[in-house]
Amino acid sequence: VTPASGPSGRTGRPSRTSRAEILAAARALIERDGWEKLTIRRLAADLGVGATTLYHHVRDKQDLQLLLLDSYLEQSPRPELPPEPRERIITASTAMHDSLAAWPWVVEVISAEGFIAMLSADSMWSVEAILAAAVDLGCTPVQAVHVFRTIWHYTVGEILVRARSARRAGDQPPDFSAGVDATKLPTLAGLFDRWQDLAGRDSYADGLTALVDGLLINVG
Amino acid sequence: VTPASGPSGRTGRPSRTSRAEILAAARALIERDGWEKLTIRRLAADLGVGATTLYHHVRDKQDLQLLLLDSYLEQSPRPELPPEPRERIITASTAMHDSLAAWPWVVEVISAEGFIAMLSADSMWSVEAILAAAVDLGCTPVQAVHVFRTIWHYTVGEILVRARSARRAGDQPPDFSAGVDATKLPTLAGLFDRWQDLAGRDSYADGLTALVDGLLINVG
DNA sequence: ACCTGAACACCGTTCAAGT
DNA sequence: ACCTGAACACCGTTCAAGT
Repeated sequence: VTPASGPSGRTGRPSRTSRAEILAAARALIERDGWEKLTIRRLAADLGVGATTLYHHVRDKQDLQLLLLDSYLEQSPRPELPPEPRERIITASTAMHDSLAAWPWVVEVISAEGFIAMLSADSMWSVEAILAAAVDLGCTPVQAVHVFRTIWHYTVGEILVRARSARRAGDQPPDFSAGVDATKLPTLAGLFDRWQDLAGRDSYADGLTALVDGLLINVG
Repeated sequence: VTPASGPSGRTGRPSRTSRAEILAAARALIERDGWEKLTIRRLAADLGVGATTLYHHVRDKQDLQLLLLDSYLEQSPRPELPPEPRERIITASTAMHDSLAAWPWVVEVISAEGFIAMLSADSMWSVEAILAAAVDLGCTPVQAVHVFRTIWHYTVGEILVRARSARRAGDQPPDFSAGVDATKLPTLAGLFDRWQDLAGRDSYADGLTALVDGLLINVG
């Protein structure tokens, strides 16, 4: 994403920080103080360098965040893939989801379709697995991309909603009863005492299965 | 979301601003300078009041954003709903999607499952329509909520990805060829010259149809 | 090459005081 | 009731200068 300060550097002042050190310090900072406390200034302070020094190693804050996510994804567990293509899509998607969901702040980083293209090859195995399985099921390349993108959108959305729910847990539970007018919203009104409980459940797997089945109806 | 400075106010200094004025000014500011320029300080400057004055009318910045989204959603077009329940789900979901997609900055506001509960009744007609249609199709209440949540996650994800793609349009197109290793990622490598084009397409409707069909396979 | 402090141009929010 | 300025505690980023 940014040219690394490689070992080919020839002369001049020896560097006091490297990209690897920066990423390690960033991980430690997040671990210690939380994601929202990751700022260029704090990170530089942790490293014992001036804030502006970091701009020699990363392009900007977003670049830093992307590097961080990529290095995390690279070391995420990678499950054995089952032989059956449909199962392979489910397994790869779930692994992709679980890796991302484990880092709730991922939402601030997942930007653009281009986001995927910025990851390193080791982080993209799940993309490859889903595309390959779709092709095995008889999808054309165009259809396979559609399958992947639809799963990707669903996955990103689930993680966004999940992450925000978790973050504002300290808030009062949403007072549904206040806003819901039984005349205008009868079904919702009849449901709102159970909504709280249902909305908290992890339904990613169920939704994914339905989505994959729906996507494969007209294929193969 | 915050108690309004209602007409029941009795004595004291007459107010120079109201919530309605604040929201109107915020809309104008966004129109003029863009969403990212909406700050408490700028908004107050536009209104000709001190920045701190706004805290008498909204709880905080997030509250302001939520109020803004709600007032926008209230006035969004509301399509005629078809009689057939499956079509009704598609129509209501698409309307919900299109309303949200028209305001790309919606992503910063959609927080938590609780987000939905914070909207006013007029903004929630699509939620009601989807739930009611699912029940009409034979879903139990629990299943209907699952149908809605799954569609919601898909919709939110599509909008997140869409919004971020649009925002960073000035950036270089993601240079796929650099990162993609044909040995590790053969399917992806064989696709990357077409990926750019495919990723730009609007596939919300296709994905939604697949999702709804998948969700309804085991129902009714 | 690499690192630095100073500076620029901002933020959201609190609080004691004024009218 | 409503509004205020001052202050607190920060941000990301640029730039000219130093080693």
